[in-house]
Amino acid sequence: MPLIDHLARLGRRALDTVLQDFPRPRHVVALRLLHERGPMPQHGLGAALSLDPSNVVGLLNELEERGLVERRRDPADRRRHIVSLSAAGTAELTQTYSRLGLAEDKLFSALTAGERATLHQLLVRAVGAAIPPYEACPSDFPAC
Amino acid sequence: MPLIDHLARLGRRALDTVLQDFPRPRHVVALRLLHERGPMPQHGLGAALSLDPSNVVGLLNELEERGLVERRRDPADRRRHIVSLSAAGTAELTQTYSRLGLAEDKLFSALTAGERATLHQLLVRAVGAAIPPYEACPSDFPAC
DNA sequence: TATTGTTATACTCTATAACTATA
DNA sequence: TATAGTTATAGAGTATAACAATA
Repeated sequence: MPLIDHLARLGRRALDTVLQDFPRPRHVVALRLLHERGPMPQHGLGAALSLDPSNVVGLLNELEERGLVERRRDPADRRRHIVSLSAAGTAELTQTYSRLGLAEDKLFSALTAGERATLHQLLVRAVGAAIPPYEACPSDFPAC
Repeated sequence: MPLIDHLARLGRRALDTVLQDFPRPRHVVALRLLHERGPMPQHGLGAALSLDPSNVVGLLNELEERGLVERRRDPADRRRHIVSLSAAGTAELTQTYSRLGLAEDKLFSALTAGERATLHQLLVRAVGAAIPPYEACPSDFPAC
């Protein structure tokens, strides 16, 4: 666990050399999650990111300003905002990932392509299971 | 890379439920590095942790107050502080790791024991290679 | 009364710049 | 002049508490 913390720090520092002011790493993390899991309410996003609801607001503001995500009131529960990735958000995500390639190559220079694939797969499964299950998905957003 | 960032965040939150005010995750990361690499000057530690030298000062102060690390002037270059793990530091590290066990089990609940071992090994190699090589080790600290 | 999202605020973590001492 | 460590300070990131709207 300290190992992951350490590697994440090294990775973020490497990202700073590739990414400018936007997107920040947390933006990419959020976009990636929305891309993998589909639309979800804000509190679901916060739980999945282990991010305080008050911080989710600012994070989504920054993404929504740029048209990368959309917030819509859930008609079934008008307290909720359903957050979904826009087409521009998907494009931004893929473009960012392509830029990330260089930094990732340096960070994982010790691993073969096959080992990186194994690592990636293990991480996907770990994250997927560590994220709290999300229920109570509104009927018109089956992708949740 | 966003995946690692995400997992690291989940891990830190999980750690907060296990660790009290001390040690913080970065303390554990630093102790682990010193344990694996042996004594090194502060700037080497900062480079390996991708941490600014000014932050290294405070981090080491907190560790030194508790007797977990020692700072000694390098006789070969009196500007340098050689940082080494104390016996208490090693004990603290192992004790902390044992406490981490519970949180780690939850975080990696989706992985088998063998998969966790594979993941750990891949992470160790990735971190080891991503850390800048450290040269100019003083002769009386061969463990560098 | 409980929950979702929001705002305001404080606290932690990290980065930048200037300083001291050694080289 | 350059480097190692330190200090002071500012900025980014995150958490806590109180509030409005809805259930």
